This record gives sequence, structure tokens and C-alpha cells, in this order.
Amino acid sequence: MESESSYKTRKVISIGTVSELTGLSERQIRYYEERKLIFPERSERGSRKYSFSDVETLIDIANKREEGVRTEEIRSELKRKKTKDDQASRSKMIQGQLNAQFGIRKK
Amino acid sequence: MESESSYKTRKVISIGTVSELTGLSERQIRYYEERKLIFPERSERGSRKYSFSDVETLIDIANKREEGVRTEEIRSELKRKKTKDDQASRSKMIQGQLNAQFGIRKK
DNA sequence: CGTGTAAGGAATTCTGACACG
DNA sequence: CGTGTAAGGAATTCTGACACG
Repeated sequence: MESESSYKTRKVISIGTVSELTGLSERQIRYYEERKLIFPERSERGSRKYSFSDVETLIDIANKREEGVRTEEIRSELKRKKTKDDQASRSKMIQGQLNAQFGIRKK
Repeated sequence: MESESSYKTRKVISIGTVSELTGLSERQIRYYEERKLIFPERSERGSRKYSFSDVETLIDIANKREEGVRTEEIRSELKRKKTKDDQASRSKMIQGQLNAQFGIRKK
């Protein structure tokens, strides 16, 4: 089963554009990576590439930071969220496999 | 009613990444713009920005070109497709407005 | 801790042009 | 017509560091 790699999660946006999209400085964006809040990929030449999903996460981070929340705390909140999302995703995938094996019953 | 500006149509990808994604040279990508096959936006500093939708169009163009279709011909085909898409989009929008005014009946 | 900045280098992007055909 | 390439300049991105605190 092919993983989606959708428009939302495909990492293709460079840091300058992410900066425009989020209002954050490039320094801030790189720092949040250092603190493990986001995980850009690297292009062949080594420049950071972000997804729309990363941009949304960064906007969340910016809001939390404005409230004075420390990066370490934001990190653990994000981890919780990621775990949930992963569970939802796994659940959907299993459901897909069941449908494939036994056919779709639900109308 | 706010226009979508979704992940698919938001122009945020720079030409180097588009080149990787499509297998086309930057020269080719700029030339197809010159011939009015694609319409990137420009960032504040003047660099071209493409959407995932543009990337898909470019892949279509690459396939047509391999078959030997001239850019002029591809241009008119794309225009036809765009007209259809616009009509579908308008139709959906009107449906949305109707639903908003009279409520959604269809189950 | 979180962010700004100057520093130097490497890679990117841009335009207009010449080339081939 | 469609694409390659060399050219020169401007803007981008990277890393490691110093600064403030």
C-alpha cells in the first residue's frame, strides 16, 4: 500500500517562503528545528524543505510562544498530538486493509 | 465567500524544486511560461513560485512534448481544460451558495 | 532560553543572448 | 521551434559564533 505523500505533507517549500508564510524569522525557524519541534527534509544541495503541514505547526508554535510557552513544553505537546495523529492514521490504514480483504459492508 | 487557495493551488515552490519534481530543466520550465502554458507567481524578490497544480500541469506538458506535440497546441488544450475546470468550480460555488441560503436537503 | 546579527562561502535564480536548426 | 549554455549580478541559504540575559 503506497503512502499518501499528499500536497499537505510533501516537503517542497524553502525557508524564505516559510518565513513569509508564518511571519517567523529564519533564525526562529532553524532554532525550532534545533529544539526538535519541526523536522524539515534536506534537498540534494542541503537546503531545508518544509511541507504545508510544517507551516501550520510553525503557526501553532508562534501562537504558543506569544503566550510565553517554552519550546520544551511545546515540544511535548506536539509529541502528544503526533501520537494521536499516528494512531488515527494507523486505524484508518487497518480499516482500509479490512475493507480490501472482506469487502466494504458499511453503506 | 473566501476563495480556497488550497495546498494544491498555493504557489510556494521554487523553480529548482519544480525541476526535481518534474524532471524538466529550468530552461524548459521558463520557456513554457514564455509560451503561456503556465503562470507562476513572483515572490517579493522576483523569483518564480509554482503550485502543486502547476507541477502536475508541467508533467502533462512533458508527456505531450514527448509525443511531439508543439507548445502552441498544448496551450490550446490546456485552455480548454481550464475553461471546463472553471465551469465546474463555478457550479460548485453556486451550489454552495444555494445550500447556505436554503439549507442542505440532499442526504 | 530564545533571538538578533555580522561573516564568508556555496548554491540559486534572474535576464538577455548566442547557438543549432 | 525548443532547448542548451556561458555570463554577470543579485538574492538565498548554510554553519558556527558572539551578544544579551
